[in-house]
Amino acid sequence: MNIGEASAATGVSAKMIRHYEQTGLIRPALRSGAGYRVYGDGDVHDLRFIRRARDLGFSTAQMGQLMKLWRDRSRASSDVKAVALAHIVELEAKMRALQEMTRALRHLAEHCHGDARPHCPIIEDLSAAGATPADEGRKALGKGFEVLR
Amino acid sequence: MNIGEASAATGVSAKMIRHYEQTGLIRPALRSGAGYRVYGDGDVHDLRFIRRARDLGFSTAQMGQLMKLWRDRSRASSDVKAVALAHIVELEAKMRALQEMTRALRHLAEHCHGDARPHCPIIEDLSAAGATPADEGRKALGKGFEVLR
DNA sequence: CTTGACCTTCCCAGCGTGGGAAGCACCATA
DNA sequence: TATGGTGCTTCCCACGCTGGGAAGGTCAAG
Repeated sequence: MNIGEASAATGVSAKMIRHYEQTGLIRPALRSGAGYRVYGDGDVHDLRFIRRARDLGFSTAQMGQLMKLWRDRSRASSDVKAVALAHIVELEAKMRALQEMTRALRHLAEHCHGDARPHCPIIEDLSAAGATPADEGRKALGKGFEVLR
Repeated sequence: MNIGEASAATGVSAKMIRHYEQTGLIRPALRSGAGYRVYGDGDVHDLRFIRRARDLGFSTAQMGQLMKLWRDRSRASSDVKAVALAHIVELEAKMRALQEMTRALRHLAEHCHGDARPHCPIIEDLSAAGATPADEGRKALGKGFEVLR
């Protein structure tokens, strides 16, 4: 199987497959005589695993952990659960941050007439903000949020 | 006012202030004889505006729009509201995506014993994923999510 | 054999933010 | 006044994830 076929079969772009290989998340693929990467069923399985984990918002680092646990047949399910729970905690923190932002924004929008006149509480709130607002949300959305692209 | 003082007064790091200047979000600061950036009340106001908008999760592009509207005293409040509402829609899409991820993950975690044995539905789900799962979440979390760092 | 689709590697971009180096400017205290 | 510490300047690099694109080799079908 070519990288293109593997990509089509797993939903992971060829670009990303090469990237994952280069960063060590997956083993280097076998090569054909011409240097083409060759994938087998096992590799496709790995890529689907990655794809699914990515869909669940895991970071590459977390995917690495999960892959390792996956391959380790003597793993303790508590180890896997720990990774998952840690991730849930992260996701929840991000959601809370987003919720707070939405809440604030919706509140402002509700009080904005949205007509042709210039008066607008949204702009006013932004420009009249206190000295150093706590930055509640954004900091909770720490590293690993990019993953969700 | 120095860049350091402006930073302390607004909660925007000196690094980011230079960055915003370089990328055109704010006007180039005046310079002292020695080449130091010099900030006045107006600049501080601008930076606080940015800071606040950033806290609300606006992207730099959106902040640019808002700054423009802010400066335009003849703006229509509907324009501002449009930007805000568009952003709310984005935030909500992202929240939904995160919620879906959390839901799925929590479901899996609930069924994992979390003991010393290797059997674990989380790992099994990841490895048994269908051919090309719809990638519901992640794609909704499109561009502009990084902003939320 | 030509053509088009596919593969290879390599570099560059973006988002927002921070780290750090090298070198100059400034201020307070000894 | 000399000196040190702090703060400023510019410039480059990194993260995480993803895509774009160039230059060149390969393969299968017409």
